[in-house]
Amino acid sequence: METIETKSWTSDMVVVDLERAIHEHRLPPGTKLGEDELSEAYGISRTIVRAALLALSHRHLVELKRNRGAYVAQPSIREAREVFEARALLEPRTAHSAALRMTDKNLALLQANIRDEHAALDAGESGRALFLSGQFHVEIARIADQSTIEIFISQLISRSSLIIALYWRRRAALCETQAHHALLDAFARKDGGAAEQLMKSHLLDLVTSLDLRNVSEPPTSLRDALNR
Amino acid sequence: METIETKSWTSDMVVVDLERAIHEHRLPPGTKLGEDELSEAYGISRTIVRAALLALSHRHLVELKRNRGAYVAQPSIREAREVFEARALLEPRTAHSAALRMTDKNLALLQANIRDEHAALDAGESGRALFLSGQFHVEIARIADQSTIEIFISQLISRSSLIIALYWRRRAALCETQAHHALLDAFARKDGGAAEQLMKSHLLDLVTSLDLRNVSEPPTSLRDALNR
DNA sequence: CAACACAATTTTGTATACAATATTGTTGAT
DNA sequence: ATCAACAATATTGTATACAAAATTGTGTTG
Repeated sequence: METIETKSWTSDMVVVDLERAIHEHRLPPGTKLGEDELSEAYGISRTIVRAALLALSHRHLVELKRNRGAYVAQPSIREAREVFEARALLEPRTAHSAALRMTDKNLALLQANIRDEHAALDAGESGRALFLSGQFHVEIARIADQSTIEIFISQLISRSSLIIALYWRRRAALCETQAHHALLDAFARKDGGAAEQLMKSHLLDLVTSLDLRNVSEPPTSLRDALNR
Repeated sequence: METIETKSWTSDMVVVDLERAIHEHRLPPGTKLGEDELSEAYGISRTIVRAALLALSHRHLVELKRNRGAYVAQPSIREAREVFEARALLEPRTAHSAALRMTDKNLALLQANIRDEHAALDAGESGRALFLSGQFHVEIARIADQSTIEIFISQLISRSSLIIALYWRRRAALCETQAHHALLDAFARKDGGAAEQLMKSHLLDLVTSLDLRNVSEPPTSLRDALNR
């Protein structure tokens, strides 16, 4: 990390910055986020860092261990299943609403997103591609004009990124954009039912591309998994 | 508020305490939560109070205005609609799952909840009754064994309490327990479909008992609604 | 007396100092 | 050499001091 002195970072800005770094797998699950380290990196006091870490813990992206520090969260298999069950409840119907409200401008936004994701993949920036892939889902909630649900979905998407980091099986990344293309078509036709159905199976596809068998919980973080 | 010196309050404890006070309408929407005031009331430093207020703001129960302080949130009509739309997506299917997993022990828990709510109503403790009524919904999510969804629902329930404080129309409080009784029956029969349907109409009932007409946004908080 | 400017006060925002706790390192006895 | 006890170090938890901002109060001027 590098110190950027040009502007002073607010707590919210740090949250966004860290959330994106986590989402793009630049900060893998289990990474320790020391307060001094961060405060020096951003050129701010620990007070602000602390507020940011607290916010991230409320979004389940960071785990705070009392007197032990903050770590990038490592969702359990259990939690992974729950996250996708929640997405299954929220996203299909939200996609339905979005389809009915779709405008040319919003359609163009989604198209641009897919284009950028392709570009990122071609440039080898897989982290950025993953982030954009998630943004596609958030954008749909925004188009559905449901900010409360949008916030929930945004949280679930970020957590999904951690889940992917831990449990991804397939290497085929294009299945993603394929599904997004199909959704785009349904949106273009303002076909709510189709969008809902496509989103449902897209999410199902995602889960099945994960390795969520109960065996072999990855003890990524050293002693933590052994001692207690 | 009174200072309690017997034990030192942690941030989490303060969050729970304030959340419950808000949920029970002891702290109505718009109430200013001054940091000094709270730190003195709980006998802790502003640092802890600040962390608690930050947590509550992330749950949308408290609104933080920069350099102006913390206030118990006043959900807009727009936000109120969104909250119940989110509940409509989450709760019916969750009730379905809960019904299928229902055990005698859990059934007894729900029964006790309804009983306590009745008792609270008879004792004139309408705030406590409202809290218990919300807990009924949270308990269902817990029984469904979906902690992620449970957290979402718990948030939405708390916010619903604020919405009720602002927009409640009917005075009939027993419609509530009536619906809960019906749900209990479905749970006892492990009838998922019925539970899902009952929850759906229960939520619809709740919304229609609110006054969410766009006219007359209540300018409860003085100058705030006028100046900016 | 109304309106404005400016001072005083209050309240929040941030940094830092210190305390508490956990971790690591060292010494010494067996 | 192994282990335990204890010291040293590092990191987080909390309180407080100070800075910044907003609010309130006061007085001057027209």
